[in-house]
Amino acid sequence: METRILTANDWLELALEVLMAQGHTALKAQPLSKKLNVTRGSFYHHFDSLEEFHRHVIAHWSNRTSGQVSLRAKGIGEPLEALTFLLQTTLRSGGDLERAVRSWSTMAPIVAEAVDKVDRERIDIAEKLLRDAGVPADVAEVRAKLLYWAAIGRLMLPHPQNNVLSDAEISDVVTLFAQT
Amino acid sequence: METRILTANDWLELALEVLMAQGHTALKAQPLSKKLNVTRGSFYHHFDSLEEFHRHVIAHWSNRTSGQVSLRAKGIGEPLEALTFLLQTTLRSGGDLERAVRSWSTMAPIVAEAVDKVDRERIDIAEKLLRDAGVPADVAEVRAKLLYWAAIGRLMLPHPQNNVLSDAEISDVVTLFAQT
DNA sequence: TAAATGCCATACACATGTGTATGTTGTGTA
DNA sequence: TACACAACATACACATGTGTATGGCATTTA
Repeated sequence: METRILTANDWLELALEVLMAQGHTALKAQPLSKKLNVTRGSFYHHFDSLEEFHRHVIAHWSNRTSGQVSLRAKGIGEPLEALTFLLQTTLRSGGDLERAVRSWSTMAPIVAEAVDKVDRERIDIAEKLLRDAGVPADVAEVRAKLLYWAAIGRLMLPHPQNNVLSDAEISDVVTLFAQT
Repeated sequence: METRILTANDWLELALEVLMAQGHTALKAQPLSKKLNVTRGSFYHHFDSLEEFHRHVIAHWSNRTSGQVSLRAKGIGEPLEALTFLLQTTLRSGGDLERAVRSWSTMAPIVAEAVDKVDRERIDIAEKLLRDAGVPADVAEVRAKLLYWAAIGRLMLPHPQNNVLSDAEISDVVTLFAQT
């Protein structure tokens, strides 16, 4: 039949798209069902409740987010080059999903937990890169935090696209932060 | 009579408290009315609709937020001391209201406008302080943005209180950013 | 091929929210 | 003191959402 059969994963994939485009308030059974051209019967077949669904959604996000950064940094020998590369990608993307999840986290403790975990992970990566570049451990910790906070803070601006740093500017920042 | 009479401003004051404590999704006529021990009749007497109310709320926030930073920086002669002072206060506060408004801004264009305006204002202040400290104009612009983004980004963490910089650390940051 | 099971539709009971129309009460003001 | 008006109550129509109970219909599975 051409009428596809849905799996729980299909709902989660849709959830991430909707989350990105319309925020967490749009993660409701009724509207999502319409987007998939089914009734809520399908939703409540795959998930016991909205709350349980939300838990799955955030877990889904964690899974495909966790490890992403370190994966992109692999294959670059020089720590400063790796750091520059990470900044280039994170200080330029729109980050709609990241913004939506972080916004959601301010109202849902479960989401906050997941975000916190991802945060620590990424800060650790930046910190390690700075240490590998010769920055003393204690200083590297503060600078890594600052860099990461800045990346996140930029994404939380109303128009991140209007605040994109050039290659030269990013290079200057890296040089400044890599100072001993 | 002991039954106080409400003004539109009373509703707006409550709105900011509720916004801070429960986020923008709690800014609805029915729940707010209960908190003031009146019916929605009062709400719709002071405001035409929810949307109009929201516009007033964000305007209210703008009014008491705009100029706050520059006001706190007044009276400090040395630019670097002023910058340090600003960082000490902003890099330590919980910032519940700031976080709530910024979270709200991701879903409401009117709010995004107001936030954007405040952002520009505060970045300009930091930039000016850096220039006054001897940092070249073009570099000062990027560094001011980075500092501000970091301040905002930290507030958007799940637990900002767990990420407070010490006096020494802030001092180091200022020294680093004030470099020529 | 009979039975179980996965996927979904339908229908109902309930909750919470918005607007609007209209009534009520107190308080200045002419 | 009669009236106008501000502040609020009440009641209604409507919309949108959650859960749950039940049944239909394919597709494995025994």
